[in-house]
Amino acid sequence: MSPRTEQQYEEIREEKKKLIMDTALQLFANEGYHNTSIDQIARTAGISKGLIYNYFTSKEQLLQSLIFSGFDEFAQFFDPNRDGVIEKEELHYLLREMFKLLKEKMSVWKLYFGIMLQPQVMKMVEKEVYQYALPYLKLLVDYFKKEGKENPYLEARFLSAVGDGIGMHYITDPDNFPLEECVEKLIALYQ
Amino acid sequence: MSPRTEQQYEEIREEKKKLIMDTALQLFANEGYHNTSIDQIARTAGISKGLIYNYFTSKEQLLQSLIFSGFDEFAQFFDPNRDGVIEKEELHYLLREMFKLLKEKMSVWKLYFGIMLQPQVMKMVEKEVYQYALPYLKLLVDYFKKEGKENPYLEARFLSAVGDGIGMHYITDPDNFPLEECVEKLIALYQ
Amino acid sequence: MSPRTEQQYEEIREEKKKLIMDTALQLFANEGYHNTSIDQIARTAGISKGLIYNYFTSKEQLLQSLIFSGFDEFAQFFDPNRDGVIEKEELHYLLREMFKLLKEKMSVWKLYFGIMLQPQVMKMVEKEVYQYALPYLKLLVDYFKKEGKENPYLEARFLSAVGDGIGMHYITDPDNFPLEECVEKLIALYQ
Amino acid sequence: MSPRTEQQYEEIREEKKKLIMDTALQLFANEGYHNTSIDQIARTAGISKGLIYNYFTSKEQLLQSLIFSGFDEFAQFFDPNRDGVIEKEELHYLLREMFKLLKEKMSVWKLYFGIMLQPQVMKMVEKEVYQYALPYLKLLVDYFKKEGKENPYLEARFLSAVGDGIGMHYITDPDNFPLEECVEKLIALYQ
DNA sequence: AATGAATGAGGTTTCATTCAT
DNA sequence: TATGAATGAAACCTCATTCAT
Repeated sequence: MSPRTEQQYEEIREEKKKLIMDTALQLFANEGYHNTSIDQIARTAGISKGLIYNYFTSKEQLLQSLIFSGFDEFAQFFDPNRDGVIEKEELHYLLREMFKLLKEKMSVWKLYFGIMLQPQVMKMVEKEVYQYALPYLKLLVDYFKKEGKENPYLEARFLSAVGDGIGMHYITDPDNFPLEECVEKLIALYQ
Repeated sequence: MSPRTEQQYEEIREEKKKLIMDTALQLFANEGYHNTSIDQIARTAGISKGLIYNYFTSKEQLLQSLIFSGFDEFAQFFDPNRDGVIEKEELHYLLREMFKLLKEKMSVWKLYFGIMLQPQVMKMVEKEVYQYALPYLKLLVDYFKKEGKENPYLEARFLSAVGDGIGMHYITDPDNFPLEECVEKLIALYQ
Repeated sequence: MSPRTEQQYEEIREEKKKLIMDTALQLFANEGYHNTSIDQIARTAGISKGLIYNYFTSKEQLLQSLIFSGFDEFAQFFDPNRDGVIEKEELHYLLREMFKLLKEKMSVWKLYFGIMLQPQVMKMVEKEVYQYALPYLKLLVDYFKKEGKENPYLEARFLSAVGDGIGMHYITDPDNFPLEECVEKLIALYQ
Repeated sequence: MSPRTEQQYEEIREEKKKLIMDTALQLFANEGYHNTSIDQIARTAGISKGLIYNYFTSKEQLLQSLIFSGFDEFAQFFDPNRDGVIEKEELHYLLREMFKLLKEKMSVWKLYFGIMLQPQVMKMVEKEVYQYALPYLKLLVDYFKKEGKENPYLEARFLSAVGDGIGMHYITDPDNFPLEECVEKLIALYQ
């Protein structure tokens, strides 16, 4: 009966929010956004449907939160805004680490790829995606410029595309796709 | 005795089926499968909802038909079963032609990519997808074997992944993505 | 190209009508009225949906026709209006013949029983059913009156009910229900 | 933490479920299963369509629930598994009580008879029906065996059929059918 | 903060019936 | 007479969201 402190409440809130997001991420990634009902999320998380609406205003906003949270987590690992330039070794390191992260957090990436190709979902987050992606693209452009490439923008977009292709194939067929070897092949292109 | 000849009926059927499929393809590709209702397809095509069910047993089967029809169309262009082996020049030609086709038939590919990453939709067509994809993979494996590569399977999967990555990025951002240059860069890797 | 005579047309009409009714009877009896579609009847009969509407104005009217036709067929066997009175031997004979007919034309009776218990279908044919049933009831009432029974109406309704009960159980479980013995037991009650 | 106690929820659920089942029973019995829409049930019960699906997974399952619930209610009155044997007086008592129940709960029986004769509905519940019916049949068989009848099984099936016949005729024409007298006539056969 | 009963809009699907040919 | 493509009303069902408690 003792009233909880403001901080205790805050902790509960954070915990519950995380629980909901984790559950939703797994389900969205594995079953698909449209094939996952709020009810299913609630049941899987062991909470009530209503509670989800205490933390998220809608299913759509829950999805957005997941996407942005995924981006944030990613950004924490690879902050493209540190000093602005990277060396060749750093690029290799970044690529390897990225794909390591991909492997560890496959759900996020499943969701990410699934979402990116879903037209109407894409529209929802389009603007923010570009906001997030731009600094990384710029980082690459700068790198290739520094490397003396003729068309750094082209190089950057090519690398991004290739990276996503490898990621996508791994996500689609994680059991057979030779991820590590492909990554090394990719890195080898940028010696 | 029959008021229209068998052939007349056949023509009507072919025409209507095509109309429905074309309409559905555009809508599925641009709005997403789940965000396109049968009613919307019917209205767009200028027909009744019921008629769609004269031609397809369900929305799902309509989607399947679209996917397989897309595959078939693709397969008509690039039959991997011709003689079984391709030369370097043929590979280059194939890659260029494929991406030309990608550009022309963007809707199909939007659908294809969207589908591949949608877990529950993928399940629907998984088996067939592999049936279709296998000969192409084999073609590439054989090519790289002939080229004396150490790990032809790896090479084949790498190329597929890279190709899909480029395709995906083009589809996602057709206005800005430098498709032709990327394709040439890709081809340059296989000189 | 030779024009058919009026009579030939009439023959065709009769033939087709019979075909439709026979098909519908089988399907209605075995699958249920509501579970049988006009399309299914047409396909089973090897004709077109439209043709059915040349002979019957609606599915409901087709059902009515079947019911009345069943009654008529039945009435041809057992005309209750002959001389108005029957002897004990005639009653026994009638009962045995009725159940023989039941066995032979199970479909009609399946339909009949199914229909009688379907409220809204019953409403459709209620009036006619009574018209048909009344003479038979009267025949029985007269018989029991002649036999000196205290309450002939009660006797008549009892016998009808018992007869229908046996019929119903036979129809529901034709493989196990001991029809002949039950009929003999029934007849034994009216020695 | 929960705003209503578990018990409160349970009460609400029981009440609503009963409301839905009562409403559906009346409508199914009087209008027929196929002629009663979920919407009609909802409107009659003064609730939303959706709510019905909180309690029953489908219209079919609602029907099943009704049938089994009817059986259960019936079984509570006449448990055939008590001691296994009944005396003549008990048989008379049972028959009288059964038909009293029939009169009181005509809806259930209307449904029951309607269902038994509807081919595809029967299939749904066939197995369970036999499970329910078997003990009663056995009770009768045992009774007639004890009474020294030559063919107890025949006697049991005959009595069941006759009973159903009387029930059916009463249900079909409750205003005119002389139920009590018929029941007494029936009982008189088993002195 | 938390529950889950309740809603209702909207989706897919069925099918009796029409009608141009 | 005969066809079957086409319609559209109405059915079943789902599910995001609300809200009293």
